[in-house]
Amino acid sequence: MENNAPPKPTETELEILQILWQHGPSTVRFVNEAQNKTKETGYTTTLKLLQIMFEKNLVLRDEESRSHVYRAAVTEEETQQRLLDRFLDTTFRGSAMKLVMQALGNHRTTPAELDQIRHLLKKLENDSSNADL
Amino acid sequence: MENNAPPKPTETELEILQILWQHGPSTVRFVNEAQNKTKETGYTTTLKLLQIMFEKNLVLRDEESRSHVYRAAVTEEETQQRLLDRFLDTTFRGSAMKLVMQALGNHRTTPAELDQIRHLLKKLENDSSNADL
DNA sequence: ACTTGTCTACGAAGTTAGTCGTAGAACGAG
DNA sequence: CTCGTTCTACGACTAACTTCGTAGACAAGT
Repeated sequence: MENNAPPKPTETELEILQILWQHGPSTVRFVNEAQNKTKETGYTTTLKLLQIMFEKNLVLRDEESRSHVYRAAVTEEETQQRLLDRFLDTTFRGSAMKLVMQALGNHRTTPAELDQIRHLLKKLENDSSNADL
Repeated sequence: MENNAPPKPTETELEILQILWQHGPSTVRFVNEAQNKTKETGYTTTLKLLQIMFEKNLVLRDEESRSHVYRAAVTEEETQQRLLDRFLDTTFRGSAMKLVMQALGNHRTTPAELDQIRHLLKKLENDSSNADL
C-alpha cells in the first residue's frame, strides 16, 4: 500500500510545507502555532492534514518521541518548479515570456534584483549558442 | 441577488475562459467541442459550467437566439495578473525574483524573447529613478 | 493512585468542484 | 401536425478538501 511519487499539494498543504521549509522539522504543535499567526486553525485540523500529507508522501515523520516530528519530503525548489510548470500551462498557455513580463512589470523589484536577472539573461544567451545540455 | 465582483476562476473555469479569450463569443456547443479536443466532456457539463460562471459574473451571455452566446466578462490580462499575484504569494512567498529566475531558467526562451525582457529591464530601471507612479 | 494536560488516531460532517441524467421548450423537416 | 434534434434548466451524485469532535494512550505532578 506504500506508493511513492508525491502528488501536487493542495493550497493548505502548501502552506504547511512552507512552514516546514522555513523552520525545518517540526512538531504538530509548532506547525499549528505557526499557522495560527495567519489563520485560526484547530490543533486536530493541523494534525489531520499532516497525517494525510504523510500518507501522500509529502512529508516524512520521526516517531521516536511521543510528539512526532514532521519534515518535508520534497524540496522547495522541486515543488515550486512543478507548480510553476502547471501554472504556466493553465494560466499563461505555456508562455514563460508573458508570465515574466507581467511578474516584472507589476511587482516592485529592486535594482539589485534587476541586475541579477540581467546576469541570468547573459548566461542564457551564451548557453543557447552551445549544444543543448 | 445579483452581486458583482468576479471571483477567482477554478481550474476548469479557467480552461473555458481560455477558449472564450481565444475564439471570442461562443455557443455552448462550440466551447464544448473545443474542450473535447483536450478532454472528453459531456455537453451538459459544459453547459452547467457556463451557467455557473454566468452566475459568478465570470462570463456574460446574449440570450437573443435560442443557443445563448457566451463571452468572457473579464480580460485575459486582468485575470492572469490576479492569479499571478496569488500564485506568487502562495508558492513563492511573494518573491517575484525567484519566480522569474525559475521561469527563465527552466523553459526554452528564444533570443528574441530574451531581448524583449532586456528592454523591459531597461525601462524598469529608468522608471525606478523617477517618482513612484 | 488520581487528576490534568498533551498527544495520536479515527471518523464524521460541511464545502466546493465537477460530472451527468432527465425533463421540457423550441425548432425544422417531412 | 408529428417526429427527431438541439437547446436550456435543474437536480442529484461523486470525489476531494477541510474542519473538528471524541476517544484512548501516555506522561507528569501532587
